[in-house]
Amino acid sequence: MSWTDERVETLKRMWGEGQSASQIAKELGGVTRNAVIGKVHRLGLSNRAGSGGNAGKAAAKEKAPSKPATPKAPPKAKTKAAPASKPAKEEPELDENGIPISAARRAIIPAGQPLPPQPSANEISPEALAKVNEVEKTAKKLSLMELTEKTCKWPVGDPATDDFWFCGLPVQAGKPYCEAHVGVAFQPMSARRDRRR
DNA sequence: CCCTGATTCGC
DNA sequence: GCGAATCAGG
Repeated sequence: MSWTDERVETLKRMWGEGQSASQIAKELGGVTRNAVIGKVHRLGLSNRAGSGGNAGKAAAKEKAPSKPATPKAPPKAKTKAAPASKPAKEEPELDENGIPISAARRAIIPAGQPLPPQPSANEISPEALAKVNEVEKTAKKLSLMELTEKTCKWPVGDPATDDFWFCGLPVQAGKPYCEAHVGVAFQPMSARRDRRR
């Protein structure tokens, strides 16, 4: 497999969406996550936050025996001839006042005591909610006893009814929830600042 | 042990 | 340019 224009495009899109390298590799097929990461770096879009120029932790660490200098110069200057076609995002994109949110509402407002971090009174970013909605469709729907240390423990539905289950998707390193639920569980305080202005 | 991304270096 | 091996870490 080679990095065709289309594959690179998919790579960029998914990486931009915050997908992990392994997920992207799986999606593309024929490549390993290493290949994806390597490509990502070569494309010059290693850091997703892009703050200042350092690539975070690993970059700061230096353990190489003989590595005098590591000049970095990714001056990519690719002028695209595509003015209007940009947003290739055909996601449902749920509005904060949309209809499909009801499902998420149920999810974040369990009713027992083993509740997860109750988002309480604050509002969750529409993006995060949309993500949760999508996740619920692909959730493993595990029972309490099926949960392990690497299954998302986000409860969905009413514990008092049959329609209750735990997400069960792969947890994000360390956290008790999957990517999507971590998103609604741990909202950066800066992120939940006023919306709509 | 599962996973994550980062870096190195032979190809 | 590519990506396996390796590293560093959650």
